[in-house]
Amino acid sequence: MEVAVSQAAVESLLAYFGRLIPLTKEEKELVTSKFQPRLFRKRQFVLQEGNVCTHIYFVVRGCVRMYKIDNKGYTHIIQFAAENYWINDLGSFHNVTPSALNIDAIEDTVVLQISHADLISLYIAAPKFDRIFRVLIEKSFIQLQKRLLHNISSTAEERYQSFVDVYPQLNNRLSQVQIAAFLGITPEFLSRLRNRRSKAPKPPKD
Amino acid sequence: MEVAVSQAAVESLLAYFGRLIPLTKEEKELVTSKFQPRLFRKRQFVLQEGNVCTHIYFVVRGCVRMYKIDNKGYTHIIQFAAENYWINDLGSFHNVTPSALNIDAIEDTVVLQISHADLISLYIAAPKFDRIFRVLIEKSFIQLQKRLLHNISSTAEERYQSFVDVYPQLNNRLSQVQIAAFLGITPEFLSRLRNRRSKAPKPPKD
DNA sequence: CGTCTATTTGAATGTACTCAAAAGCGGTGG
DNA sequence: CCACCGCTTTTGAGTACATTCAAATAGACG
Repeated sequence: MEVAVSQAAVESLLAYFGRLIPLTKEEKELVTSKFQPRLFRKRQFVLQEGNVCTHIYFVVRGCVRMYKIDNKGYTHIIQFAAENYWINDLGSFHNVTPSALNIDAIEDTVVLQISHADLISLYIAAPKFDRIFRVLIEKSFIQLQKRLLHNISSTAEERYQSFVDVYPQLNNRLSQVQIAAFLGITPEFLSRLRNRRSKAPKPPKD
Repeated sequence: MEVAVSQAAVESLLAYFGRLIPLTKEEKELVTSKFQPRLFRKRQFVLQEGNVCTHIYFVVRGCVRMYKIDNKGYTHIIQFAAENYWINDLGSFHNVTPSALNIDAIEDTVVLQISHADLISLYIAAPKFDRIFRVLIEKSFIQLQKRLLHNISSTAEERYQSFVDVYPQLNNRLSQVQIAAFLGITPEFLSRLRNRRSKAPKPPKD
């Protein structure tokens, strides 16, 4: 039932776009023709350090992460992308340069992918997508700015609380190691934070 | 000599755009008519918390900062903008909602500003600017992502070193308090970092 | 020269990390 | 059904990084 799966995947992307700006029948067909469904198995690379990021990916089902491995071998997660999120290394994609980042699947993941060339041709065929993608990146920018602000102004505990508030689903779905690598703290310390929260909401001084 | 000053201001913006994509004479005139020069004196607000960010600003001369004041009264600087940088609260500007951020001048500053309505009309009159501003925001996004990554993966010392490398001019121009508020550390600690660097490049163990 | 602000320095404290060991938790095979 | 393996999480003790608060010093400006 490959066809059925693909159909369902595209439907979710069409619905996603429709929530931003209503699409005409022609535009929907354009989306269907330009985006290709693809399955990544758990632990499979979507993008590997040193390669050019050739596609933009829309996650239909599952979850991926984008991360950097520093010179000490530690993993730092820049972004998770679960259902209805986009992922791609914009710098590598646009400048067609090798990426310093990795993207891989945390769960079996179905994406819709579009290549650089197909994206350009999509813009030309339907300029509306020019605006759609501008709005998307603006939203991403605003989100990222909020996260940075939070990062320079809050303790690890506040950052974790904020993560739980903003992504309650992910908190259950991801291992502690992943979340710690996203927050920029050690897994051990995250464990302590969690236990602190559950055990002593506000201990009076006896 | 108001006219001369304005003329010089616009020239620097035209040169800036020209470095991205060559402009026709008509497009240059469009820029000249849509962007207005404006002087902000040192300490003057460009945007104040609670107000809508109504313009995008291009800094011709001087330096401004965008920051948030947290609930404990501490200042956290999201971005500096000196010559040939843009500043604006994108979220507030696009959604026409009150901003949680402040922008003010660190030095006497000359900007070129464009209103939301004029920006839209610029896009309509010359679609090329659609692409120009998309590229600009993409670059900003990439920069911001790098900074976030650096923030979650580096010590204060490494972050300061990176700041000095990326913005060598600003390091001399800004007070220690401002730089500390940008890096997310205390001014006292930045003082110690600086002295450490200059005094003991690598002290051997006796 | 005096005032105001910015920077430096010191001592004590708190936040988060490191390293190591123990405990929990599926799976898988005997 | 139990025993063992590999992986994640928890816990402990010691340490390093960064903050707080206070006081001293240094610059900037009228």
